[in-house]
Amino acid sequence: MSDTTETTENDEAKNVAPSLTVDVVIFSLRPRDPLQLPEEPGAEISQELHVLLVRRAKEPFKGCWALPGGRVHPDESLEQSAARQLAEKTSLRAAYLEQLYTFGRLSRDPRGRTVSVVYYALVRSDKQQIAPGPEVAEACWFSVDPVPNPLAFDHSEILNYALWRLRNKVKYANIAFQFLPPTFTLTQLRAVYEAITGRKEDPGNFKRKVEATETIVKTEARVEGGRHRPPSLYRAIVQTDLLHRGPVS
Amino acid sequence: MSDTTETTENDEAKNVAPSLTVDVVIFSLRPRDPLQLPEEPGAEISQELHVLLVRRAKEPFKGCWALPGGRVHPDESLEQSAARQLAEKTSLRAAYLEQLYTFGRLSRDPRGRTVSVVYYALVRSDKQQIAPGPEVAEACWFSVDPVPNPLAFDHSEILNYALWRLRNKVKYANIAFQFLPPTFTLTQLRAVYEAITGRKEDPGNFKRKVEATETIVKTEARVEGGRHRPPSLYRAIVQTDLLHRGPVS
DNA sequence: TCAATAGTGTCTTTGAGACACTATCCG
DNA sequence: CGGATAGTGTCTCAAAGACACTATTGA
Repeated sequence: MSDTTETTENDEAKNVAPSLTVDVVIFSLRPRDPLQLPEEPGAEISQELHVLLVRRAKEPFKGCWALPGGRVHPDESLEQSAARQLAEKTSLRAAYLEQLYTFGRLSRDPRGRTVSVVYYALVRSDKQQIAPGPEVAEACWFSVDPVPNPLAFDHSEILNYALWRLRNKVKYANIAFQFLPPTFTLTQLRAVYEAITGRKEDPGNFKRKVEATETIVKTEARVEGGRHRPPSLYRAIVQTDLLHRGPVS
Repeated sequence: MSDTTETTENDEAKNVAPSLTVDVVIFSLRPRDPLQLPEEPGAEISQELHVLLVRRAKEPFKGCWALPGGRVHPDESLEQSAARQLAEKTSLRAAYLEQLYTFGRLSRDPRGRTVSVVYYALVRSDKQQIAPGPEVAEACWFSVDPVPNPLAFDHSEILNYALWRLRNKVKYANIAFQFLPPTFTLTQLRAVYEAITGRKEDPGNFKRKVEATETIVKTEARVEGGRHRPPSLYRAIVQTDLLHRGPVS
């Protein structure tokens, strides 16, 4: 923001404003595709981190997979624009939405100068289906291991940065539960950590660590029906469905 | 970036692109102003964190202090734009420049929709003077304790977020030396930490901690002339004068 | 010698991880 | 009972802080 005052008027001509777009990196946990990898012997992780990509219907990069995104409308905030992109491309609601970074390299779009504010979203895929809007030829979930390649524009760089951010943030912030239903067991929460970080956690240590953060609370309910001791259900203390406002930690 | 394809053509009319600007939060360490606070007894901190503000010459917020900033030129990246703002408003070079956040609230500029990509810069003020460009009525360093208030637009919110980010980052990243000359003593480096975090550090523990990061190296030189044991001079291992490119940790 | 700051040694505390152990369900 | 998962106890190790101690200069 701020001053237009220091813009001397004689460069008005070249001052065509860059296009402003919003792209969204949409993450979800989904069952591992058994066709992809022939079930490694030691790996017991059944959920894998996935990202939603759309296939471009026009040039440039026609036919390439890309992050969903589009122009910012004049009557919506950046975050609202990201939420709209999410809603248009899928029928999913974001449990968590955070601004990632703004990409503005000169040559990132061959059509002309474009600056993109990128958000990343965590969604519960549950049993909901992707409902691609009318403009989208195709939308599909891709496992991030390995990262799909190549992508249109600089979207590979963006996706890698989003992955780095998510994997770091899940270690110190309380966001893993955003992939889960409102109530969940500690084993489910631990499985989310393990799927994102790719590292096994000790169940006992994990329980103590996450309880020490005081961000979840045990409910009275338990899961019945297993052939073992029934686990307690927990609930996150912070609200799980509101969009974050402004800069976040 | 990405698609303009999903923009159905009938909303072209309302799709006037938002103005895109870059603002810069310029931090420096400067001697405490003895007139401001009458030298608290216990406080031995002689350096204080300061931020550079410019006084607005036009409406809106005419006469108010604001962060330096302006329109992004079509032929410069966002980071180049931030560096140019810095150069135009001051004669200082940034030792460190990092993207902070992009602010896009609908009502943040009364003149119309404006989205601002905000960077923060660390500069060595040394003996260099601020050389305000021709367009700037006035530029001045303000101590951030307390934060100057009120500022134009949403710049108070931006400044507070930048402060939060800097104070966090200095704890885990190797950036404190960016406020110092190319070679510096550990006592100088510790003084930077203390000025930013507001907390005293034990000299011995601080030495071990920073040496464990292996980001600085002892030089042969020492500081002569004091009436005490001469301290070693250190040098940061990473380059101190290059602008960061792309997303950073 | 003293005053002052540089730099080291070492004890305590704290938190993370390894891992053995007990608890409670189903069949 | 056995198999499976839930949950607890406790040991070890490493990093961070408190703080006493030694080292080296100028005056």
